[in-house]
Amino acid sequence: MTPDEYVEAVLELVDRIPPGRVMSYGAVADALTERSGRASARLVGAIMARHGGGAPWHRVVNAAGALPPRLIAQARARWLAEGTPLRGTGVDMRAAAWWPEQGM
DNA sequence: TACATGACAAGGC
DNA sequence: CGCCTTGCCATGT
Repeated sequence: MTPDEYVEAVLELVDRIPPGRVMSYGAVADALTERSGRASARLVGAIMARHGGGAPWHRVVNAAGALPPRLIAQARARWLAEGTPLRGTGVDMRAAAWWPEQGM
């Protein structure tokens, strides 16, 4: 799998996350590992940083349900607009976490 | 080759 | 909640 295809696989998966739900970086990495063999949360983060612009990036959060300070304002607005379950400053992972098998 | 850097994660305190 | 240490893996010096 070439790097470009890998990037595409990440973005494709992110695109399938339903509104109001989220996946953690680690979950994206795990789901992709079953398909492409290699992944890591850091790698997914790096890809989102470079190529996340055209995808629903606010549906990918860290394990705590949060995002870095630079993105939190935009993300909160979109979470509210989609009715994403929130808790404190971030997403309620217990209620909002999504996995490809279940939500389709 | 070696080291530093990230939209990260898990475990200890 | 927080902070710190390890482990992780592609990218860039």
